[in-house]
Amino acid sequence: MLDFPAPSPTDHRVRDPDRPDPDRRAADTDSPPPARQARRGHGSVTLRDVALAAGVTAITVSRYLREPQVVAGETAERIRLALAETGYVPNKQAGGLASGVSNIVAALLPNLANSIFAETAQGLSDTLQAAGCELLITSTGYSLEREEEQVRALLGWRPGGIIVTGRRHSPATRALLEGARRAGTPVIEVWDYQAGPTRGAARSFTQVGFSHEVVGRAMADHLLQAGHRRLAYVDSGIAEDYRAHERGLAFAARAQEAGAGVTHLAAPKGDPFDAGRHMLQAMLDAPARQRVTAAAFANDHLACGALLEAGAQSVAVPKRLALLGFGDFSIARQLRPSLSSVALPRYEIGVTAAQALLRQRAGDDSPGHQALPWQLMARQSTGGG
Amino acid sequence: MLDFPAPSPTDHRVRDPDRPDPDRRAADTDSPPPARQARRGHGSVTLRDVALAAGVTAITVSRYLREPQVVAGETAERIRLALAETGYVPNKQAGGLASGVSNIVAALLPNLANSIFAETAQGLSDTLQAAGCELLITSTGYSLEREEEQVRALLGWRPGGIIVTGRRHSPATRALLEGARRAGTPVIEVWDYQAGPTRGAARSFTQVGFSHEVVGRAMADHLLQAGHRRLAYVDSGIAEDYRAHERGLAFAARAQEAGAGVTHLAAPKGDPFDAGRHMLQAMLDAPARQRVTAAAFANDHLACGALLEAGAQSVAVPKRLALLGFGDFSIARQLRPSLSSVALPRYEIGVTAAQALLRQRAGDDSPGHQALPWQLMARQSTGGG
DNA sequence: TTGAAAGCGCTAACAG
DNA sequence: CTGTTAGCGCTTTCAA
Repeated sequence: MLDFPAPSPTDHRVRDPDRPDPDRRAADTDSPPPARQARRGHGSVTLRDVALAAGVTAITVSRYLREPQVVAGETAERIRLALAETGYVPNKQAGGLASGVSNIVAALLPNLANSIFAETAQGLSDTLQAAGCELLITSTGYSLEREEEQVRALLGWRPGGIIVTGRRHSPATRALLEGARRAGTPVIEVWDYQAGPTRGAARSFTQVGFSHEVVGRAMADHLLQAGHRRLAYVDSGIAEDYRAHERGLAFAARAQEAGAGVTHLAAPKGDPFDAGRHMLQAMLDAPARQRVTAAAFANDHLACGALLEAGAQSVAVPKRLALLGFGDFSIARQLRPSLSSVALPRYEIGVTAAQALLRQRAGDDSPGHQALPWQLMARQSTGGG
Repeated sequence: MLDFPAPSPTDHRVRDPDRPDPDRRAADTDSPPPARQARRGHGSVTLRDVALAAGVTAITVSRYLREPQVVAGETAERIRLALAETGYVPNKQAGGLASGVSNIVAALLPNLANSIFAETAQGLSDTLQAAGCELLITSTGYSLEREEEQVRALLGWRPGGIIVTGRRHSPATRALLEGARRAGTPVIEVWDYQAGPTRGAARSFTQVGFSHEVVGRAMADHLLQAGHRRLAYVDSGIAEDYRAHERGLAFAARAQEAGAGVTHLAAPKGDPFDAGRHMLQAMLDAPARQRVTAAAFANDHLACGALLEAGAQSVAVPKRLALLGFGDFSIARQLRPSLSSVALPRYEIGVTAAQALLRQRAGDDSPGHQALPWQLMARQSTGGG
């Protein structure tokens, strides 16, 4: 970080000739003035510079910036001018250090490129920016170790709030987050909505999302209601995506409750469309007694791959095989047959989490958990629409 | 921002009983001790607390944290213990203020949800995180006014580098960025690679991207080489996306050079697949003498919409109408006919920009411009693959 | 309505 | 190898 000079058109820097001279200060004491090299500023325009140009002191400029109505009209006018003249940009590090308040919000998401989390990031960004907050964002790659490391680093900025993904964290992460929350920093968990990390435990932090267990069951229900008795759940290739696994487990549990057969498959890594194509092939190639009539997928890309491959191989969808996605990406309703899927509040999770955070920052200490609505979109690939 | 207590399991806060008492300090002078209320800390564990627990002074702990090899083995051991005991988390605001160096990198992108910029964000994040930097990200919504506002706000954090999108900025933004750069802060422009904002002008900041003019011409060339003489360019619905417009202008210029006819169309706002479908319809409905035989699109979503609508209406692609996208989203090669498109270094732009920034931060003051490779993927929709 | 003094938590500079 | 001193640029507290 280097400081920068005034960006004003005329670019005449206002330097303070009165800046206290450390040697002179030292002379106030009884000891002889040591010939120390004074530390100089980092070169940027400071409040003092503006104050000097306006003929007031720094604190008055500071006040004008924070509560303009307290400053007298004529003084305010001079400060306004000085501000423009010097091109002052307030140093937020100094401000945060002095006041103990920062407008930085830290967000940890598994991935920024994935359209699911990208839209959440957009929702966070839109809402926080409107409230004058800045977004410090990291991607954990679904790793709890990286999450821990990043939480630790981000806390160094003393953020005004923290947003993490999901309810599962390492013990150390949990301790750090709990410490932060005890000290009054809002902590929000997004993309999940369920009692604590272990079944039955209470919620630790504010949750904004939905229950993957409930969605998983609903996905099974949808296929069961269409009369299917031999189901498959195709999990994503990401081993650490516990939410996809939870949906799969709930899906299987519901199917078994209903006396239907369930196969659990795991998609290979790599391009998810290709993985979906591959999984369709695998289901077609399965021995007759393992053959399924309906498959649910961990995401729409996998499901679309399967749908396209089915088209290429003239496998009748949903007649021979019904397909159900998750995420309702915009491609889902464009294909023929159209893909049934679960529409998610991707963007809304970001907006709602940011709002909850801002509310808590403003002093509201209600838990603020929010179960957000999702919707199973029944389309042609499962015999609907 | 509120500070947080030690997150150590035992959570025994180490508070400094020796913390200098301001009243006692005042007593050193000749004036009578004023009964001022001392300002208290913000409640977090500080370097002093750790130092006290380790039986050293703050500066030694600070040194241990920054250059451990300078500290004696036995002292280091005690500090290590004290660090763990207190659960110290360094205050980066204080550190940045004191040292004038910050590991924050600010990035301004038009949009975080758009898969193009989302992947760039991921590239930035991956590379900067590996280098110990933090990413402060904002979305401008393609607005130069918002960009200006955000640059101003972000500079308040005295970032170690700034990444902006494109080479067009408001004059005030430009002045701010130039001030920052003069002071040694790297400024990188991504997603463009062209001489200055006005034709012929020199580049102002380091550019990492590609020339949209060259790509636009290449898109026209591809269609011309396939024998098309009546072309269309379908621009995006985003009025402020000057890069899409530049591609369109270059596309038209190249077509006209070759004596071919060109129509410029603008897609409506809203779902880009639907917009693409709508534009296909518009082209089919055009009067015979305006009928085109090939269309290039501002992005793959528009092109896919058109491709799917063509399929639905049994319009032969590429026989009756060739279609060419931009972006090479993964769906492009999945559809039948597969969509020709321009593959872009979406992720690489982020990685390369971050590397350039880190290099400049480390003192390399070469311009560091980087033209990144793109590739026209000739597939079935234009008679290839 | 404005100012003086002190301090936020840390690091640079120098001394030992 | 460790400590002392001063100061980064701002805000809080109190006084006028």
